[in-house]
Amino acid sequence: MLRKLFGSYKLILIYGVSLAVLLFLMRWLELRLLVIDHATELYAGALALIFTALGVWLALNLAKPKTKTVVIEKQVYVESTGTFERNDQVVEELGLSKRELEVLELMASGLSNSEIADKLFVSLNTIKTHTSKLFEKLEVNRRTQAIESAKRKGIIPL
Amino acid sequence: MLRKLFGSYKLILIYGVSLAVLLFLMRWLELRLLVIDHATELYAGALALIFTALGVWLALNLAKPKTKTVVIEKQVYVESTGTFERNDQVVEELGLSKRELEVLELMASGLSNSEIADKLFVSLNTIKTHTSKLFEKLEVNRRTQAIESAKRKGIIPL
DNA sequence: TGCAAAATCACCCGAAAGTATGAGGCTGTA
DNA sequence: TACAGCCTCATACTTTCGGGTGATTTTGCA
Repeated sequence: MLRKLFGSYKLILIYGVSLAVLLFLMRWLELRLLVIDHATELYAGALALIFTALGVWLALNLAKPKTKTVVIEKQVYVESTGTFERNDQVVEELGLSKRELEVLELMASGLSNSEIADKLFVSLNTIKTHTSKLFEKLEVNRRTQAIESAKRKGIIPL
Repeated sequence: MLRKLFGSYKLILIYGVSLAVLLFLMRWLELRLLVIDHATELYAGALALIFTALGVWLALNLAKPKTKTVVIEKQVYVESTGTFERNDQVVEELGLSKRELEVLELMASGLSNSEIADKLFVSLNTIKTHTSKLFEKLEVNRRTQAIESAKRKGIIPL
């Protein structure tokens, strides 16, 4: 029980030492106060306070800090589902726009930025902007990573 | 501060009552033990124990339970069906070397050339050479295409 | 042992990709 | 209508890629 509360012998040792020190202090107080009449109450009060504090400190600092609840939800891939269906849930959460999705798909098919630009009839700069935002939202910094991530998340087919 | 520690007035009340009871007990003990010579140590020891226990109890029951950091690592992927087995036939035909395959895999995982170089303990130039040859053999000219192609051909897992 | 393939590394150069910042136009909604 | 989000485009700059060429060292195998 004691063992369980304190967790280790080291802590018990600390407790013991603390106790010794306090008892010593107590004895000193005792000597001090013995000369004073009706000082017993004060003495006891001081003791009570000190040891209450000690108890609080012990419990707060030495008791096991009830660690708990580490929720790790990890998903794996899904493959071979025949037909692909986008995980709109994820798309929603990431805040990917329609245009960004288009760019992502073309990117995944191996096209360069300028090829994508041509295909979508917009400027290269526009595509660069899209890709940048895409990388931000997917928290990556290269197109290869973006593709990887997007496939794993079910945003684009494997 | 006190408020925060105890959480409510009710608990403070409980504390007060407990204290009163204990003081009463203390006084009783005092009367008991006063007649005994050198009983002060016992008295003080009892006090110490009682109040340490009180402190522990207080801290354990009244203080706000130490909520521990909850790490939620949420990532939603899906199960991968079956294990991947490389199509060695194709690898053979394309004449991909062992090293090239390694590079290809790392490339597919989204690493940059310099990252691959670090991981394989070779120079960036070496990786560039590998990737160049890889692109030749796969008949592509961008890493994204190489990855695409390799996956389609069963050289690397989807 | 000797040769071919593989692996290593270097240098140059141009192209592509990525970063940062700003800005104007369009659209749906509070 | 005003605001927010999206789409568009630009300029400027840095970094990474990819292509081309050449060279040395390892290594597997005949």
